Amino acid sequence: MNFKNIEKKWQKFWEHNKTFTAKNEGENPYYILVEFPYPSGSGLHVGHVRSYTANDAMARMMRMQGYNVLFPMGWDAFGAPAEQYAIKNHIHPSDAVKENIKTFKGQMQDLGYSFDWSREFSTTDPEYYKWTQWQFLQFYKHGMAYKDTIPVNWCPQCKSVLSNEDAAGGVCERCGTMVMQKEKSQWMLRMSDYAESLLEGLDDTNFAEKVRLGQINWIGKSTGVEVDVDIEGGGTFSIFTTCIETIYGITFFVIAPDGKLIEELMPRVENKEEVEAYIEETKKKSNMDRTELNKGKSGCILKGLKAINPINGDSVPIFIGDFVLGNYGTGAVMAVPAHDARDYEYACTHNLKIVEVIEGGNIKESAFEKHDYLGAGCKLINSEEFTGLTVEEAKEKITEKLESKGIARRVNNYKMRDWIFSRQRFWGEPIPMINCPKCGWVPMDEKDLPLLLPDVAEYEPTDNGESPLAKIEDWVNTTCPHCGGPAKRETDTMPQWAGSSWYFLRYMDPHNTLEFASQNAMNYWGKVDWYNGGMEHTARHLLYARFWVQFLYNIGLVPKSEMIWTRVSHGMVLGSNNEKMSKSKGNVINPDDIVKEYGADTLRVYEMFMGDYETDAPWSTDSLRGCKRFIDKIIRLKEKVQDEKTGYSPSLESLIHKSIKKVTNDLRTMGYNTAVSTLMILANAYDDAESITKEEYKTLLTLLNPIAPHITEELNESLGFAPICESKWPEYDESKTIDSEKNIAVQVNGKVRATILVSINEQEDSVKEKALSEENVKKYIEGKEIIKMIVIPNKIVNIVVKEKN
RNA sequence: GCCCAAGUGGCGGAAUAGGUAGACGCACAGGACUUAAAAUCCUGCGGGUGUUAAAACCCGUGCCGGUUCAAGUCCGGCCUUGGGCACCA
Repeated sequence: MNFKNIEKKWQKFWEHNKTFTAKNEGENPYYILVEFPYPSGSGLHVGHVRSYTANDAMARMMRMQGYNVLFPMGWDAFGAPAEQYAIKNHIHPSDAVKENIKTFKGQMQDLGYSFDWSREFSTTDPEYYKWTQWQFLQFYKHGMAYKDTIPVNWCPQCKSVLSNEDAAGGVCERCGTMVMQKEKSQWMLRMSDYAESLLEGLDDTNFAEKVRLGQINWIGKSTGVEVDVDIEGGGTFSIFTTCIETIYGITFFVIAPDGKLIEELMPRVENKEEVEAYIEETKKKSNMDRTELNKGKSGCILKGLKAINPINGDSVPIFIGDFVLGNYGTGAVMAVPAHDARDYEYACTHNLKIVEVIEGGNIKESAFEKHDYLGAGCKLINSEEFTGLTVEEAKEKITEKLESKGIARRVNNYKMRDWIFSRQRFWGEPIPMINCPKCGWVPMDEKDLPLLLPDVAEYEPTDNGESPLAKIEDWVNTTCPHCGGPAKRETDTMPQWAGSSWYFLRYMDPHNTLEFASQNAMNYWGKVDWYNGGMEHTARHLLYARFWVQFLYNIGLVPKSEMIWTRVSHGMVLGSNNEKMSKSKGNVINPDDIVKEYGADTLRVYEMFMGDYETDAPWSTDSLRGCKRFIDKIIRLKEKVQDEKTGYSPSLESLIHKSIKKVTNDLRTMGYNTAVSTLMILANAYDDAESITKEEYKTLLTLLNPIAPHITEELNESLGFAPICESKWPEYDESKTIDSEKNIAVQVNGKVRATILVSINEQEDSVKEKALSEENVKKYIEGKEIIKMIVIPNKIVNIVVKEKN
């Protein structure tokens, strides 16, 4: 049998018959989504094959079960790699993307995935990014988008702004130069406004636990108190702490070198030169290498300034140090070196006083780390009227006292920041904003969208870190939509995360020219029922997408505040050496080669069989060959089919019903590896039988079809049956999955000494009698006293004995 | 440092609710068919004691302890390996 011809034949059949085209109507809608890929130049990875096959199998089964399944595919094609590739090869990024999409799509079709290709789109299609731009304008119009000057990664050698990924390790990825921080005006989205709502929204989802925790950690909520601190001789600043109970232990304050506070205080600082030099130094450090360069906690004192401890009026020195971040909390901290590891380190470096205020909670003398004393029920010392209270009591009482004086507030802080939404790149969605000298920033008129990327020859970054778009004058220069005077377009583009933040909504209604998706379509499909992707996207992409949806919900444009119900993540396919596949390690497997040599079905079966779906698994070509043998066995079984018999034969009936139950359940719960082994067991049983019936064979083929769709359709057709993809999923009879008798173990003191054959739900007395009459059991209980006999119906018998005295 | 996940044969991995650990597959070994090879089929396959062969027995799910008639599974404490976050006050 020539698997290549068979595969092509059925792929054409499905395409021609529009077998997998979903309609926005009918009963039981079910939306299975797998992350759309970035169409890179290197083509599909065997890792893609693993997750696409798994979700394809689920989609195929559920269609046969009568669900209206939406299983779409598209392309996340904006971003730096396409731009780099275009620069290198002197072609337009859109041409490069077109080429790569063609390759990817061809590979996917060769593997027989049941995607609804009628809904395909790329984030780079103007018909799509028109709506990404339109949604940006909604953010802007609702006060959720703003411009701010913030530090970005800057490579002085390449004269270019780098993303955090490109600046990993504090070094420019391209030239190896140390990356600097440079202030730049950027578009921002007010995502931090949604911190609490993104946390609460998790209750309306069914994410895997590790995904949920990833979201919670990224949002990084901490509850504490913000306290006003007076400066001697006038002025005030605020600090944020989660450990207000240690307030009597303050021996100094530290403020951030990159915040506004130091600017305000600067005129009063006596050692200006030292402080300014330090500020300059920290600017040169990238956020990445700050950790390394700063083991000893750098910084210096602010001479001429003293703060007043708000609880007891103590006069306390103020320091500057870059372990305090300007953009978290208030940009200033109270330092309690006795009970905080970082404060302790700083105090040691700068020779500062340490005052203990929690009994037994000293950093230096005990194993206590920050906050460890909380659970220990420790008591306060050296804290005036609060001495003797437990940490928990003191937290409340001290907060109340400061609140009553009007100098403290209970607040929540979040690690999650606003979303930096600008990229100084060519290959992204242009931000549809216009800067007018008279009117300021003005949004483009919605009817003028999409704002197309200009068709030009050069995409190299400019010398001053502006987007390449800045050079294209006839694109940049425009008129103000407000006053009609001359104005300039924004030349930054959107990040790659933008297009992927709402693509799952567009699949519901991909050809709509009036709206990004109609309310009808979104109401019909509802939430994405099942969203599969890589672990690397469970924090950021998922958070961005949820934020986007919550915003659209709040302005009444989507029906639910969470549009994704279940999120699961797949394990990676590793190289045969158990390491991540990479060209440099020479352990890359190209799926095309495998499809050519072994066929798509074999590759699909192997990737489902290789191990637990959510766990990483190494590639093994030997194991793949085993799956090829399994397919060959399925083909050979056809010779055993006898026309004269019908239905299920008595000897196979029970196993068939059990197999249907197991496979059906496994394909819904990601037990793909055990689904395959169940089918191997069934095939082995068929192989051992004298002959099999047509129905028996058809059932096996149907159960295997979601995983190996081509060969099963072919064999099924050769028996004269209607196509499997147009058939019903097999049903099982629960009563036939239950055996009438069973071998169970008999233990004496927990050790198996015999097995006995019992009928299902056999009387306990009868089971006991059988157990006690076993020769080997007798041997172990002879001369001993039986204390008790445990009989677990249909499972096990345990006889507990002891020596007679 | 913090958070999460995982440690089971030579290998990938099974084991509903605590109930015969090692399903299924790979690799390997022996045999059948064949002039030969491939393919296919049969047998064995955690370690050990034992036996002509069996039977039978002992030890085994990273380590130490606990709960239980019974622990890969539950609890406490370690060790190791992956992954994520990383000066977040």
